[in-house]
Amino acid sequence: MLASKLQERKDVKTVLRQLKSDGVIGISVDCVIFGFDDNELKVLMIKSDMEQFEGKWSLLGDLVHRNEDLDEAAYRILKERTGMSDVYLEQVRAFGDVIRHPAARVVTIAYCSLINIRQHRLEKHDNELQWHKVSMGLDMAFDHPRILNACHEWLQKRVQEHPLGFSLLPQKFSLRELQNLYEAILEVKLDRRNFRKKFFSMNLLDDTNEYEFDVPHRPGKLYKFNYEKYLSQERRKFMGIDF
Amino acid sequence: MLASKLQERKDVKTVLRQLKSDGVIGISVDCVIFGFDDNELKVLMIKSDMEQFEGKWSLLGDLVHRNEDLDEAAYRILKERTGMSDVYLEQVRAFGDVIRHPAARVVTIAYCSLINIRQHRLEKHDNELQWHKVSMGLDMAFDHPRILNACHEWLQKRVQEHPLGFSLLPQKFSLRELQNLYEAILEVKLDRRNFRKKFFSMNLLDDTNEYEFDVPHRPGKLYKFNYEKYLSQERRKFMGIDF
DNA sequence: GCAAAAGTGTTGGAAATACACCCATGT
DNA sequence: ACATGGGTGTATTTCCAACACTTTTGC
Repeated sequence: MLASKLQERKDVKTVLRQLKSDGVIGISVDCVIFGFDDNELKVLMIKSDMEQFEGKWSLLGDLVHRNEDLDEAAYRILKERTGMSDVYLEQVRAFGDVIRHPAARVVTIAYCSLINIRQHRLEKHDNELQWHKVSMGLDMAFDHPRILNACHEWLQKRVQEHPLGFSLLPQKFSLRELQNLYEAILEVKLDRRNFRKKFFSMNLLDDTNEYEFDVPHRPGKLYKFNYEKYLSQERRKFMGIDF
Repeated sequence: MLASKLQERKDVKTVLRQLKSDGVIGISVDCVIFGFDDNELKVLMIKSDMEQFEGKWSLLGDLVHRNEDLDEAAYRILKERTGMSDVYLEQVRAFGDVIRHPAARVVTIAYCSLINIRQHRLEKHDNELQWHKVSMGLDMAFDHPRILNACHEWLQKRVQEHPLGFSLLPQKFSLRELQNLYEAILEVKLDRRNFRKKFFSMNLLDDTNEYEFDVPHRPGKLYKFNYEKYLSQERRKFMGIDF
């Protein structure tokens, strides 16, 4: 396992060297994998492979293979690095400044992924793979601070127009957990009653008739997200210029 | 001029051949340039250079040079193909399916650009460069239908959260023109009185005290968009989950 | 009984919608 | 005079924001 990892790294370096000498541009994918735990928005990072970035943290990235689509590359990287599949994943945008990679010209496509930290225990720990608070100013390699920031902003927008957030929660969750999630992502405080009203009125949650347990206070009801209900609903029609 | 164009094409093909033989992935930028004329949303297209796509229409694209940022490449392509600069331009996303380019593996980054058709008369007409209705089902090369579609959807969203639309209008415009623009982009009908109320209440328009002329009806007042007013305004705060 | 969070309704204001008539201009 | 779009106001509804007390559980 470790051997194959090292092998892989070597290949990357070889390819990078080749790209550099050819004067050709490389393409990579970087996965920004968000999780939610302890009422904090987290992101998965590894210790950088590159000598120039020794000790710095890096997003999960790799060069795109010639025979795989960008999305496939993103799923592959996710799988290789974390052992996870069946997670939410969406492209955010490309980052392609000339100077962003020290070894060669590499354009990277950033992908956002949302996973449930508890459900998908980390199976691998290569390169000190671990969760970090998004808010904490990590010492990062490349232009990864910028990429992480762009992905966080993307998430803030996206989570308000599409029900992504549930991917970050356990299948059954209390409304308090859901609200904590939104507060963590959006970095705002929300009114509890209005928040509940809002989500109940959207008619997307199924009551499980189960309750929290082992909590040192009155246990809350647990709900499940019903994606079919979401799909079958009329999408809000346009207008209301919003600037 | 024509000679240099041909020269350029040859270079592209050479590079593509090189990329193919190397098994390396190429990077291009495709510009989706929207305009607004005759109350229709238009897009700039050229006749494709590629033999495989003879007779088909193509977005304005080119390989990214090794020493230029992606944004720079987009501005360059715009300038080379249309002679225009100082236009609105923003990255949308990358398209990187394995099979999207017949000659080689090429990942393309799509950019949206908005220009005022009347103000920037087309200075060049290489490859039959011309405006086409977005709604009209053109016979397009590559995966350009998909890219155009994604960019149109991007525009529909973006124009409602940021005042881009003014880039498509003359400096001085009537409210009717503004409304026609939004109706064309969003493909909806809007109520005239509510539309006016909305934009006046946003306090972004300066009254020029001028009027339309040469119109076969009562002339409308002309307004200018005031970007400073926009910047100085409080941006709407979050919340209001919107699914 | 105390701490901690669950659960619940009402009200006022703002914004969105729907809708109809008179006005200014060119022909 | 008439056709065309410019310009305006009001009533209704919907959505959002603000806000306080009672309930259930663990300790």
